[in-house]
Amino acid sequence: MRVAAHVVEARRESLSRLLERHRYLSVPELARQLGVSEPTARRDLSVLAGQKRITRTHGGAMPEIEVTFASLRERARVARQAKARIARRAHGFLEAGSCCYLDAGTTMLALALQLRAHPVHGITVLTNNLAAANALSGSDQVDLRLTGGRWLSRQAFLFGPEASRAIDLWDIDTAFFSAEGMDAEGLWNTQPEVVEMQRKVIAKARRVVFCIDSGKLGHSTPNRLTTWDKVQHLVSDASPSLLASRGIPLRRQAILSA
Amino acid sequence: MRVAAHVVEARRESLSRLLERHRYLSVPELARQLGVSEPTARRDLSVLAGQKRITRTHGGAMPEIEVTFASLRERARVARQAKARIARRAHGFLEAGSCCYLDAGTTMLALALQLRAHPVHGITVLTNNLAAANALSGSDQVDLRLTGGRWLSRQAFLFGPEASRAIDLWDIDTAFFSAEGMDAEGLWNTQPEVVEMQRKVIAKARRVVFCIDSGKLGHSTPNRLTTWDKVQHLVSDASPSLLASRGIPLRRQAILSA
DNA sequence: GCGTTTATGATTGCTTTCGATCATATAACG
DNA sequence: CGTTATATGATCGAAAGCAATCATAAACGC
Repeated sequence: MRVAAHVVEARRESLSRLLERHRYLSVPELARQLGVSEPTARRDLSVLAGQKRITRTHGGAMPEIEVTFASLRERARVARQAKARIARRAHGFLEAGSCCYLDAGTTMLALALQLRAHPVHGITVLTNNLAAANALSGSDQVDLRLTGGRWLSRQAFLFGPEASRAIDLWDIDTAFFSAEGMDAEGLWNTQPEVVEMQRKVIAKARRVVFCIDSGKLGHSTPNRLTTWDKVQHLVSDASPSLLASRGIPLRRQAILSA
Repeated sequence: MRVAAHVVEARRESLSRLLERHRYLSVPELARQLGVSEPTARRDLSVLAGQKRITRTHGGAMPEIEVTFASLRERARVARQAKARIARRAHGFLEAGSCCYLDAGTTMLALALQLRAHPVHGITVLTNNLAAANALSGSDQVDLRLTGGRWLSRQAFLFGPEASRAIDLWDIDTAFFSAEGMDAEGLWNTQPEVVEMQRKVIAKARRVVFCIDSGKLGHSTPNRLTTWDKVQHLVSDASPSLLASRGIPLRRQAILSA
């Protein structure tokens, strides 16, 4: 019999969360936990797999990306595919032997996962992003460095005098950033702590690459972290013409479409 | 036909690494990548699964659950239950409102998991152990701080001037340590970097708690990290009488049996 | 070197999983 | 309130995965 739409959606949500918690569940187990028949569980899985929110396997399923960080889980869901595409394009900026900075946020996590899947020899990655660090911690091709500091679990990043000092100490060739919003005036974030840190890195880095999905276009928040003149490259799923029409003052060559 | 033993071992190693990279692979895919038939791939999987190095699923396999850090995976296997028991007992030393230091190693990971399962209100945890940090990163009861520094993936800990400075900066009420060996003379570790860091913390901490399973009793390695007079408490699955018979010069009250 | 051991690939029968189809009951909609 | 749309569970044939067996050829032990 038919069931209310919100019930179905809620069940799929909890299915998704179940998978993130257990990393893998079989179809019978899943059906049992959700209180539905196996065919229904299969259908749910098929829908979620179609949305690329999970990965199907024979006899079960697993989460699409590994987000063990609760505060990132929500954010990792929005614009998932755009972020993955952006990460694939941004990967080209990762040069062998260089030192890169990875910002906080799920887009940067996507980039870290991309780097894990396609290692770049002799690269150094400095980050305050624990999830990204986690992803890269197993790679012996990557020289991984953490900024240290206090873990702000809400914002999911490391912050404090330790973190700042790490920025002072290390050379940064290419700095990768995300942001919560972008408009004609520049790039924006909500949290002042995040912005403070980002500004410091931008001042230090030889090259600044912003990775932002189109959903953030035209969105501004309390703190501007930089104006566009400091930005060498923008990787986005928004087309150059769309960006131009919204007043983003970047040369066409500086924009990489994902 | 038969194949040299080292070839088999190498293939299983690379199978294990393949799974870590891809997080999941089907049997046919695995067989293709390894250049063997499906039955052989299945046999390899069965062996690795028997060693708890991977997790089998229907039609494929994935890396062993819970330990996402490759270098810890091996070590997490030995004395698993002893470590869990030790962690449960050591949990009693975690005081509300105090600042604790968690050392590198799988025993400390076990303690972190214990803390995650049974949160202690208003506790601050400082660590150079990324796996432990990972475990605690979601808890809003724990004020988590990382030392920062370079990630030594082999030893699975953060090291460098950043890390040392973090020790200088923060007060430490209780420091929890593991070690590779203990005997009548004191506690031992192989890596000089690890020892350097541990000594620094011991000098700073108000209270020092060592958590060591009995398998490490009587084992000494190149670097002594401390003598017993600096140690306030030892948590171990070895009985006090056994420890005494091996010449461990600790008062009975300082030993907590797990 | 020679005999033994054993890792491998092919084959076979069995089990599990999957996708499609279908009747049904209930939510959604006018 | 009546009609339509659709989510569900059951069933069934097809496909895939698996464990076991077996012949073989190469590595290992003496």
